[in-house]
Amino acid sequence: MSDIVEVLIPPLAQPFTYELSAELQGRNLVGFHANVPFGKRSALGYIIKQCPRSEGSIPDGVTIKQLLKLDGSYRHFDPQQLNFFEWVADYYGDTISRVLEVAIPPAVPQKFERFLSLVTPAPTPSRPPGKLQSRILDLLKEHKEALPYPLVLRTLRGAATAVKQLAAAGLLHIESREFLDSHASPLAAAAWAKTEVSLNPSQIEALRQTNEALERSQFTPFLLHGVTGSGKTEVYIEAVQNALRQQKGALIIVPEIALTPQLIDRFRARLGSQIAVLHSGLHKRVRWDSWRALLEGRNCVAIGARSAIFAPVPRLGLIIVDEEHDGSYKQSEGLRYHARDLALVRGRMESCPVILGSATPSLESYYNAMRKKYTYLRLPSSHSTAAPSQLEIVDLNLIKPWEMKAKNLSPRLYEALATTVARGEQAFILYNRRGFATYLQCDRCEEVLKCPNCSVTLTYHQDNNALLCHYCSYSLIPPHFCSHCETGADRAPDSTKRTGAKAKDEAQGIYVQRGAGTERIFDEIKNLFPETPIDRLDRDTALDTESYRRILDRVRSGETKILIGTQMIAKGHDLPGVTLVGIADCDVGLHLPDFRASERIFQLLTQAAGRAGRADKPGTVILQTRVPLHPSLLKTVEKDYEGFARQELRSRKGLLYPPYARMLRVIVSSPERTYPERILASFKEHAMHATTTQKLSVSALGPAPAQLERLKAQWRWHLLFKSPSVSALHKILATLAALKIHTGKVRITFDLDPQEML
DNA sequence: AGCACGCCGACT
DNA sequence: GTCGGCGTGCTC
Repeated sequence: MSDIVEVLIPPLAQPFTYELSAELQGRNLVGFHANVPFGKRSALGYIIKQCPRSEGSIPDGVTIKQLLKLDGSYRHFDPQQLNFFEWVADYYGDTISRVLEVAIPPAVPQKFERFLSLVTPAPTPSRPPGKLQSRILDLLKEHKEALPYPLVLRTLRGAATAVKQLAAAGLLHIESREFLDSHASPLAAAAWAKTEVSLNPSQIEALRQTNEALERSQFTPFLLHGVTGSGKTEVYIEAVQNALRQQKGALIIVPEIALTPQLIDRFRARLGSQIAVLHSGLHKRVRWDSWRALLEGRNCVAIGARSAIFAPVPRLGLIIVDEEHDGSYKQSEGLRYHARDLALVRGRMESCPVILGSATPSLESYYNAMRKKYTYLRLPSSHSTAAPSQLEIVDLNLIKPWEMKAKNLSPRLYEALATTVARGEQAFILYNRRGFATYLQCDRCEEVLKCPNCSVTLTYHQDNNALLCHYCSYSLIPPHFCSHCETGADRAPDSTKRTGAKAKDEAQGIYVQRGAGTERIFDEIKNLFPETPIDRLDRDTALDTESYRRILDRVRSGETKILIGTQMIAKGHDLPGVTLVGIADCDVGLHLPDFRASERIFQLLTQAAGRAGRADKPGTVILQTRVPLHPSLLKTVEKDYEGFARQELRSRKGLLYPPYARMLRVIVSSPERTYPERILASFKEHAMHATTTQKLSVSALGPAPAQLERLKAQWRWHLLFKSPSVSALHKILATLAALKIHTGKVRITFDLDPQEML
């Protein structure tokens, strides 16, 4: 009996059935990409099911077509992964099709290259090989495997003729083979050094516990709580080695920003070249080759950002999520999955331990650890030799404007910078906002320049003399005079004074800069320390990994003495200890209408503070603020994570926010101003109806205009559901998704476990 | 998602 | 009179 297959053509939700052509019969093709005839065209799809043709297996009233050819000769996923993909689709109320889209890297056409190998046994050469010829032969002997011709040419300059001669003499074999990314530098694999590391008792205890779960192949979640420098990475590496010793694979997830060449080198140095690196920012070929290396079992350790949670690690025995509290684990567009949450799901499905590591655990994870759902592992600081860093608050309310050294620099921070620089040490200044000025405002009518597409102000960037929208990238050349004054002059507070003014420029206000950004702070410090090498690290200066690396290299080499930056300087792994960390304004982001604002500030400040101090020198941290009594700030200064968590959990419990409730956020956007509210109002009605008939414990908040009511020229409203049970939220989601909205101009987004509320 | 079919407005 | 707008429906 011939086989039929079900093919999923992203982004279409339902699968289509095809019959296998005679040549393709007899193979299991689940996981392959296929080019199928589809209407009047052809389409690419994934084969997700294969079964013998039988009565019920073909849908009524359709004549099935033949699947003629596969796209490429490689499987794109392991059939066993489908369980996980299905789970993810169900959980987030999305389709498997969309899961496959984000999970599987796009295939890259195979690349062929000429490979050189030794002919064995080596025939006796008619005459002794020349100097270059011998070096070619030696290189090949050294590596045992065939080497790509271009690589040999790069290693030994001018070897082309010598290669030809060797081949003609029958000593060398040249053949065309598929070129994989791992072939690009087989020489680097040799640099695998086995370093002896001594572990402290807490690390040993953490490893003992994780290893036990590993050996039993049992799903066990761990929360590894340890401050910066407590040796979490050592625990990860040792744990992975334990997995490898048991012939098991491992998966390491790190925040996007941490996935630097330095981090990868660190893992490679200890675990060898068997690591596949998955990174959407990488070249397509590298990404696809890494994926394939895992599928084919050539590599069994994967390291990558968010989307690596889908990696086809063979015999998966261990999952590690570093900096588990990091917000970048939640995808904020499309399939809104959370890689840390999925790590736990996958760990359960594959029966393996999952290690969540952080210096400032998310309250969700900490809560689970306190309730003994996770095994709590604490790593104390191992920098016991150095004095702990000193944290000070500078209350900006107590300083008169004329006492400030610069608009954003208190005398205390200035003095600390001066001594640090004088000692030849380094300082970081954190200011978590890009640009030069937050917005421009007319001095006459007080009009603020806003983005025409979004409900935010335009940020002034001095570097490129532009007003920029940070959400839609709208840009404008900064005007000098207010054009609003002409029409709205009656609103000007001092219009009476100016009545009678005839000249146009007198009737118009002048724009003044309000608020600051990293560019501005850079300027202020540069003016005060004109001789000191200063640099800036933010999304505008670190446009790509290359410029990011260059900036960090200058810090590491000691060339840069003061580095000013956004949260990038707090979150960037692999940053050296400096002796002074100044937080120019702790209050940025504090007043956002988001229940996680306090938690984020605490995490950011604690991480930034953790950058101060090296093993040999204690560090100083200076926090400038206008809210000196804010709990996030006080607990940061007291270095009291537990205290902060207790306080914050208490307030979350009172308001029924996570981890005490689950949330579903429904966002509706439309170019039509009135649509979102109307649709959400009807959604709420339907949801409340479902709540009563199905006896669900769900409460609804809203609908309300989103914080960013306008975004990219769309009007946005949202509706929030809270419930102690996630399955109740699933029912609401399904109910609402089933309502067919017959307007083409709206976009409806369901966000389960939302992280951002903007 | 494409691509076709189909029914109403302004204009080479 | 056509060209073309996007609503609706279908693709194994």
